[in-house]
Amino acid sequence: MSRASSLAYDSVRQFILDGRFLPGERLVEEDLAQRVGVSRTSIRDSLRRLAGEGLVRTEANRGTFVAEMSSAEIDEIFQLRAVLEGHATALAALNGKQEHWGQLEQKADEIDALLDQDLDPKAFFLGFQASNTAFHAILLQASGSVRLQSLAKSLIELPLVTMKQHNWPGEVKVRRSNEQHREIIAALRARDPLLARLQVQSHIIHARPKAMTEQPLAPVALL
Amino acid sequence: MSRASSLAYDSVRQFILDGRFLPGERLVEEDLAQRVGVSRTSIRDSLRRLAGEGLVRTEANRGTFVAEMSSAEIDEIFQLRAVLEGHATALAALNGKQEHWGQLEQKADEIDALLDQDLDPKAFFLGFQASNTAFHAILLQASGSVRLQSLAKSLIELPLVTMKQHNWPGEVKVRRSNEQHREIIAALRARDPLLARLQVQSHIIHARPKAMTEQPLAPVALL
DNA sequence: AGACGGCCAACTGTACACAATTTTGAGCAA
DNA sequence: TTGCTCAAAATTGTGTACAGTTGGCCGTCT
Repeated sequence: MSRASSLAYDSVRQFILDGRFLPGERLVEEDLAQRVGVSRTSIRDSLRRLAGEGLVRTEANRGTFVAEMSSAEIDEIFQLRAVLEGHATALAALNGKQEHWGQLEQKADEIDALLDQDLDPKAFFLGFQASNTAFHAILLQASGSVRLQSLAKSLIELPLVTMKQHNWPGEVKVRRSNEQHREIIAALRARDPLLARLQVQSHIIHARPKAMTEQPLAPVALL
Repeated sequence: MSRASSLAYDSVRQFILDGRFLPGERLVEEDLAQRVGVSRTSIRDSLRRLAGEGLVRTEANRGTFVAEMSSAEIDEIFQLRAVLEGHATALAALNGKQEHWGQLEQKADEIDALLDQDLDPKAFFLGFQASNTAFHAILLQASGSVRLQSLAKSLIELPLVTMKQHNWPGEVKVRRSNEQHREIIAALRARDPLLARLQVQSHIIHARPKAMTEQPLAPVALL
C-alpha cells in the first residue's frame, strides 16, 4: 500500500471533496484509473478505504457511488459530532497542554482577521472553513485520544460532500461562531471539563445546517 | 465484492475473533488465501476493510498485523462506548418502539436463565457474551441511527481481540450487570432519556476491565 | 402498443504474473 | 563471539487478463 495506492486514495478523495463527482454519481473504476494514472487494483483499494470512511457506498456487482446524505442524516451526524467532540473537549480540559491553547487562539485570530479583511464571499468562505476545520482538529488532538480523533475527523468531513451546494454561513454567524471559539478556549484554560463540553456541544448544534428541507429537525437529545 | 471477497472477510475476521491469530501476530496474505481457499486479491480486500474497522493494522511494504491494544487504549474505548451508547440510549428512549423493550427483556431473561443453569465457566461465559452483545445491539438499533449503530458496533468488538486472555467476569458481576440491564429497560419504558443515558454510561464504565496492569486507570470524564 | 425474453456491451469480481521491497541468513572480518 | 555485507528468499505492491453479473437494447409475440 505504497505510492500508487496512496496516490489513488488521495486523488479520489479529493475528487469527491472538490465536488468533481457529485453525491449519487457513479465512480467507474477504469475511468478513475486512467485519470489518476494507476491501475484498477489501486483504485479498488482506495474505494474500499473510502467506503470504510463512509465517503462512498459500494453495491455488490453494481459499482460504487459517492455517498448521498439526507438532511436527516446530516443532522444525525452533527449530533454525533456534538457528542464526540464534546467528549474530546472534556478530555482536552483535563489533559491538554498550554501549547494547544495557543494554537487554538491562533486559529480564532485567523478567523477574526478574515472578517476584517473583507474578501469576496467565496474566498472568505474557503478561508473560514480551513481555519475552522483546523480549530476543531486541534481540539481533538488536545484530547489525547487518537481513536476519538479519527472517528470525529471522518464525521466532520462527511457532510461537506453534500453541503457544498447548500450551506453558506453569513458573516454574522461566523462572528458569533468565533466568539464561541473564544469561550471554549477560556473554559479549557480554566480546566473546566463540564463547561467546555457544554460549550462545544452548543457550538456544533448551533452550526448545523438548517432548512435544507422544510421539515423541522428532530429535537436534540444531548443531556 | 461478492462471494470470494465476503467469504475472505468473514473468515479472516473470525480467525481474529476466535483467537486463532493473536494480537501482534503477522497475517501473511498467501497463507490466509490458502486457508480460506480464495486468491490473495480477495484476502487483501478483506484486510483493507478490517484495517478500516481497526481490527488489524497495516504497515506499508511490511505486512498487516492483528491489532494490539494497551490497557489504556481499551479503557479509552470503553469510555467512548459509554459516550456513544449513552447517546444511543437517550435516542432510544425518545424514538424506540414497544417491540424493542420486549426484545431487550428477552435478552435479560436469557442471562438470568444462564445464571440458574449452572454450566461450566467456559460455556457460561460464551452464553453470557452472546446475550450481552445482543442486548447492546438491540439498544443501538432502537436508537434509530444507523451511523451511530455501526460506529458503536465496531468499538464493541475491538477490545474482545485483546481481552480474550484476561477478563473473566465472575458470577456476581454478571448478576449485577443484568440488574443494570433491567434498570435500563425501565428507564426506556418510562421514556426518560436522561436517566437511561446515565444508567448505560454507568453500566459500561462498570464493565470495563480493571487491573490488567497495576497502573490506576484515568479518571472518567463523562459529565 | 405493450410485455416478454434473449443477446450484447459495460463494468465489476477474481485470479495470477511480475515488480519492488523487506527480511533472512550465510559468509567473512575484527 | 559479535558485527557487517550482500545475495537469496519471502512477502507485499501493482498491472493485466479473464470470468461473472448487470442493465439496456432490440426483436418477437400477443
